[in-house]
Amino acid sequence: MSVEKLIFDLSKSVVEELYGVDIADGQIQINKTRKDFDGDLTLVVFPLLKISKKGPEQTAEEIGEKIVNSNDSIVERFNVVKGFLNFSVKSSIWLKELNKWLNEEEFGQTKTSSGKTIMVEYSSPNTNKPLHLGHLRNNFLGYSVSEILKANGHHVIKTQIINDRGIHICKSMLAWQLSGKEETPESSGIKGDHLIGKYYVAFDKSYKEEVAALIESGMDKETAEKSTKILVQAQEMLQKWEAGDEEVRALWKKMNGWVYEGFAVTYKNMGVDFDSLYYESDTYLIGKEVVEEGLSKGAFYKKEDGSVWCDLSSEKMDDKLLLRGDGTSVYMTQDIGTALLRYKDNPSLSALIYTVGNEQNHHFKVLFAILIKLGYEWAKECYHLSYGMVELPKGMGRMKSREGTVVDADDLMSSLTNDAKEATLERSQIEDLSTEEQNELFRTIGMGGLKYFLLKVDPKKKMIFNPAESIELNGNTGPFIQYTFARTQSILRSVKGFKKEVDSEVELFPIEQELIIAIGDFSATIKEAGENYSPALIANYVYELAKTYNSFYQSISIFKEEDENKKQVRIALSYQVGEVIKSGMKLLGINVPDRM
RNA sequence: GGGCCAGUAGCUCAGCUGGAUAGAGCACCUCCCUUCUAAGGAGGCGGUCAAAGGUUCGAAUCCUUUCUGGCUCACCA
Repeated sequence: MSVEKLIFDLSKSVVEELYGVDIADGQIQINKTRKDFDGDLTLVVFPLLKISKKGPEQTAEEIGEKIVNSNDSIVERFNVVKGFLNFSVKSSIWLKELNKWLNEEEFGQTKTSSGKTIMVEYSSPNTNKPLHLGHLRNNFLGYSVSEILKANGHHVIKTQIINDRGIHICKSMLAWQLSGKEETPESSGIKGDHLIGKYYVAFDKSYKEEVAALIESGMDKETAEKSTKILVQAQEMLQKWEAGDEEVRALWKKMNGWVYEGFAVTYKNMGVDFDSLYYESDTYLIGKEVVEEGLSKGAFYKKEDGSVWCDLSSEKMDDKLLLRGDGTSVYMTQDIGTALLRYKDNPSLSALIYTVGNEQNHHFKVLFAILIKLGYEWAKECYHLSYGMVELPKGMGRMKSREGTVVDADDLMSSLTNDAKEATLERSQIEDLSTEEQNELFRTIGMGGLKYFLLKVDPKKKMIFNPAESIELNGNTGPFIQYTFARTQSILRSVKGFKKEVDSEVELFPIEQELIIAIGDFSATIKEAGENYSPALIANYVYELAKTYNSFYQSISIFKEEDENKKQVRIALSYQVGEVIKSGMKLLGINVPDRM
């Protein structure tokens, strides 16, 4: 039982005894005591005034008095400030908790299985361009949420939908053909996904030139945008693809292959992975079938031109197109197919989480509504993990792949690793590490900084990333936390014969007690992060813990302490803080170095 | 125009289902390495929580209105 629960139960029974009434759990409100006041936990007495029929101070005094008198082995002393009753819990209680934690495997995590299998989709790139900054937030978020759900006892399947077909890839294919250069990753030395991206940009350039020329010759803008030769050619290519034209399919396979090779390298550097993959080229046909089926069941309707629609007026939304007049599918069609296939592959799925930017909020609302309409009850367990865009600072404009104004994922990762290298060589003494170990360290720090930066902000909110300022090393950053971990390990290296057992009767400094309390919050934080799909909660928690540890570290000497029992407590605290930082950071997908 | 989301220090962000004097980091200014990692610590400066009403013992938090910004409402993906 946690200390908080202990105090909760104690308060409740004392209040009931004191005023002779049964009270609901909701009326007992236990908070952590604010730092400016003496105490560890606080009972808010305002809700109890109706029962006590006395003023706040007097009520608090009465309760405090009775608790301390009858339970002085738990609560040492109390004080009252207005309607707040602050308890100071005996240090021995906290130290006993610490002893429990020291010997707990996977401290803070849920060890018993929930029996639930949750599928988490993230990344889901188009295959016509390399990954960029926005994908980084998406991937780190999806990966981290997966880890957090596992820590809450769920079984997780990480997946993605690869948008491998459509007009976008045809544009790259066409531009590549038209260039006549037969460039390959090998011949050009360009990473596969970047090579395809290059031709996507090339397409857009030609397209814009052609549009401009048409407008110049007197055509209006709208017509010009639809009638360029190059766009028509791309559309023809798409039709050939759908018809299964061998030549187009072969080119498509070849160029997608290059992209996958490139992605594999990027994912490896990012430290993310997937348990299963879905390809749009496989699922869009299933979607079409389902729509036809829905049409025959009367869930959808057909317009005169042959297009198929879903009536969503009952959901107060506009009708949604599902098949074009010519029978071809739209984005929504494919998503319906993908969802169905996933549940078919995993009938025991308890939830399906889509990690997709908030620009698609409406899309997912519609998708889930349509699935319900088709009679799939499981759609109620589908959840759109919607996150805010990553924006560049004012004046730098928006990121647009077509215009080449994106922050490329590969470039960013390598430049941050390089920054980490410079910073590390400047301050650390790591000459005795091998070159390999050093490079690994630079990577750990650079990636740690990047991941922490992108994950510490509430996923729902948009965030601003300034690539020019790069990643900070001081303050609320990944490297700060990594550094704190390295400190704890440095302590442990100097200790021989560390025992995971401390004397529970030693006296504690306030900062030590604060540290124990902070460690104890880990479990609740994991739970909350799981319920809210929010790595940010973990990030903020680990940061607070690291700060508290650093304050402790700086103000109290460990090895100069003559009292062996006190020294053991401080070493144990260092150990346990290290453990929590390590596993907390792991939930964020961030590694921590023993030295830096 | 309809819908959704956001607005907290110069900048980037925390503030849980309403609770004490609104917190961090960066930047700026002081101090602290004859102690275990100074990528650190201690302190200072900095706020009309977008605005106005309302709900109540109590509001950054809940409700209403207004202002500002973003996204979205495609036979695009």
